[in-house]
Amino acid sequence: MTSPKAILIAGPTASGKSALALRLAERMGGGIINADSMQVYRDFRVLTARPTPEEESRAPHLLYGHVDAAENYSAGRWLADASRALAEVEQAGRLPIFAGGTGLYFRALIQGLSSMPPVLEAVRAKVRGEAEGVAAAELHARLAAGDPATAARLRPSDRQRIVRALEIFEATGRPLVEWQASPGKPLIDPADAISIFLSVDRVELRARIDARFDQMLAEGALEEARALAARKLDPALPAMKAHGAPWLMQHLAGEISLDAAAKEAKADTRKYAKRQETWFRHQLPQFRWLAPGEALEEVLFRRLQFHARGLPRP
RNA sequence: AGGAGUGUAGCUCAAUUGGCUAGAGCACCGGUCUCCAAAACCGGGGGUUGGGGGUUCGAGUCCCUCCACUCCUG
Repeated sequence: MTSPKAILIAGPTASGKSALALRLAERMGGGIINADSMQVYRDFRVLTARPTPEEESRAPHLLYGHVDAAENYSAGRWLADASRALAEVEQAGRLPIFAGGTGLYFRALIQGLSSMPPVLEAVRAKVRGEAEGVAAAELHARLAAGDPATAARLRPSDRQRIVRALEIFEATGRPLVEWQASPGKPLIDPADAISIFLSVDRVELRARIDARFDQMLAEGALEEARALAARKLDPALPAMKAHGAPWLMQHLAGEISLDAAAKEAKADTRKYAKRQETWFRHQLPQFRWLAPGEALEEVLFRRLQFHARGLPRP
């Protein structure tokens, strides 16, 4: 590549993405842009392992905690936000460093999302209301009646995607697969970026996840859950599904012990880490799998320095 | 030591009066993925039913014996 225009740091949860991004940003004059679907929520800092105010002060951090938990954030909204954040970092003359664990966001970043009209809240509410209490297979049959092409690509058990397809069909009169056929506009060309996936041994990663959740509890994760529970938001909102949140709220309601909640939270996080690996391995093979550590930092730093001086790669 | 009870997958448990290839949840492993993605969904490997012997066409199930663990009594 020519001079890299951005660094993309992905990896499973608890692999050290944020720390690496921060050190690179400090040394290179970078601006960090969040690519994590949960760290966008204001209500959780500890529970989503968002950088601390002290860490945020050491380099520009964008798209962290800028969304209220009551909102239905999405990959589409993130991409729009990321577009503005990228321009902001570039205008400041800084190197954009995207860091996060959400595979879909990274894919949107480097492949774009098909253009699709936003579904009006009224339509969304109507479709959801009609779907309530109805079996997924029945919803799939309803979809097949009007939009057989999309229905054929969805499992009858995949309620979430079926409802999404129903929404789009209801709102636009066109099948979801037709909209998806239009090419997306990438924000970043992967050829102009250094894309790495921090790879940590399973056993080691599990230990890190466990230790980190205990640390979160020590730093006030329970208080964050208490505050969110007090807002009595719709449990179906994305933010309400942050790892640990449902279990901690159950504990606060007196339904389970704190130990049990912690155990479940860790289990959820562990399963998620596995799904992240599967996603990047198959969906985004352009990411290079590398072990975190000082060696990696030095390699990246030196490579970037040479580019910055316009010298050939060593 | 005597009495009673329990041994089934890594864990917790199922399995009709003895009757199809001993099942399920969790765990573990793998996969799908275009606007809820920390989501939603799909698949897989795993057992000498504590060991051995016996009865029976057929035993996780009944009988004998040994082993392990638990409880009670001394």
